[in-house]
Amino acid sequence: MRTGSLVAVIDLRALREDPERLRASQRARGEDEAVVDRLLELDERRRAALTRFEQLRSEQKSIGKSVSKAKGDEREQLLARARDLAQQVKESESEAGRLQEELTATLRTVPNIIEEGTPPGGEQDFVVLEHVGEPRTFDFEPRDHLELGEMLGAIDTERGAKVSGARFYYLTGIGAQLQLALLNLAMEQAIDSGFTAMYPPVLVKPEAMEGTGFLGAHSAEVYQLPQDELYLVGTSEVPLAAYHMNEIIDRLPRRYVGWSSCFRREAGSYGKDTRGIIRVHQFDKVEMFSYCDPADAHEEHLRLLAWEKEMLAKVELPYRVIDVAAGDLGSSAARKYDCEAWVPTQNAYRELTSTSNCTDFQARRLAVRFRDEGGRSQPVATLNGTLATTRWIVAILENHQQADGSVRVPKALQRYLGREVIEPVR
RNA sequence: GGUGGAGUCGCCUAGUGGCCGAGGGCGCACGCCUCGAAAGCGUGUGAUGGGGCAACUCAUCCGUGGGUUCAAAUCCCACCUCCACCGCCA
Repeated sequence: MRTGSLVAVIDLRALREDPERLRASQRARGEDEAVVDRLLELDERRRAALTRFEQLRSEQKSIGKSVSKAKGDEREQLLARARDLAQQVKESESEAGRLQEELTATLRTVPNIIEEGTPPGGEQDFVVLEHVGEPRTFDFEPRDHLELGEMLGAIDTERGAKVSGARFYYLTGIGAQLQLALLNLAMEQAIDSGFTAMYPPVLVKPEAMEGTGFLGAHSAEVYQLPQDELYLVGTSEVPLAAYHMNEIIDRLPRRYVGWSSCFRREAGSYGKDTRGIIRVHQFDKVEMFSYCDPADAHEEHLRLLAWEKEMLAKVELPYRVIDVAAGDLGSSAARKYDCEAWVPTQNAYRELTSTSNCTDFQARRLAVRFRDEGGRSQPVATLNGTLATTRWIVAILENHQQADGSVRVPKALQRYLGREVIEPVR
């Protein structure tokens, strides 16, 4: 039995010292508060069982040593005692193991403790931090992204559905080029900011999925390949976080920028955003991912947000930044900022980027550590900031459209597309 | 997909049931020596959890998970990964 590594999932020592912190976090998220008491009780019972096991095991070892030296009657007596002890060791071991499992299972249901200052409440309770740019006023009736995409020969959802089903699409011609341009622009910006470029696997093992917190409440969102015990990732956050799984990192921070396809089942979103490519099963994403000292995590989070804002400025979109409320965070995030761009035909702001501070939540599950000044290994903090190209294409087409259906290309993208305007093909 | 080989404390390696509480070498750290360095010599050298102000101490970890046994790095079973060859194939 592994008595050590099993329960590092949350900081139990901190929980024992200050259970109120978790209780307050659960309250702000609208989650179960009583789980705190169950955890404390289970932890205590587990510790007692573990102590008993360790004592018995210690005795068993010392008897075992005598057995090998003893002869005749003495040996027989020792063997009898050893047999008895072996039975007890087995029992106490399975008892400790059982409690360990129960504790781990309970811990898995508990989301990360929110950062101080996170607005309490649910999806509607976000706080707007700032507005950047003005939503444009049109002197003509703006077309939505799908109509534009079809006029420009950029998006083909009909054939996407023919070949793969609902919520699938083709990016065609200039649409595919626009996607590549966005990916390149984002990758280049991140690389220039010191990130290491990564092309990660998108099929991962259960422990990678589990460790990043995607097999909890939202496991229905995940495509599974049971024959091979693999999962398709919904974000490259998963392989980037698991990259340093079971490692002690020698220097921090580590910054990676990954480009990958992402896959989501979109279970439970029937009827939501069915038109166009706002909500789809497969899309490409650039993901910034940082491993850092937990003491620097808040600063790093603001840096990721700043990099996302820089990208938004480059494509010349009006947007707002929101501080996502506790109940809408997802299990691994302690705090999350979204940048939402104005989508004219929806008369609404829609998420284009999202950055989360996961503190040590993922690092504990994945055993990613660093050495603190005292030389002790501690879990790192992980943060991510993400940019999905489909949403960006929607916002760019709609915001930069002109009366004749053509679309102005933002300056930063012109060198990739080789033109200043995308003209309709029909 | 098939056959064979291998996985031991950063790296290499010893280890075929109790003397393994894992030995040796390299590397690394510290000390001695030196004007300084190299060489040489000596000491130390992982992870996780628990107990102690502390020196220290207890348990767990030899790819992973089971099993046999009073006792497993060592025996048995399954799996994973890597290497080699064969087959098939974008």
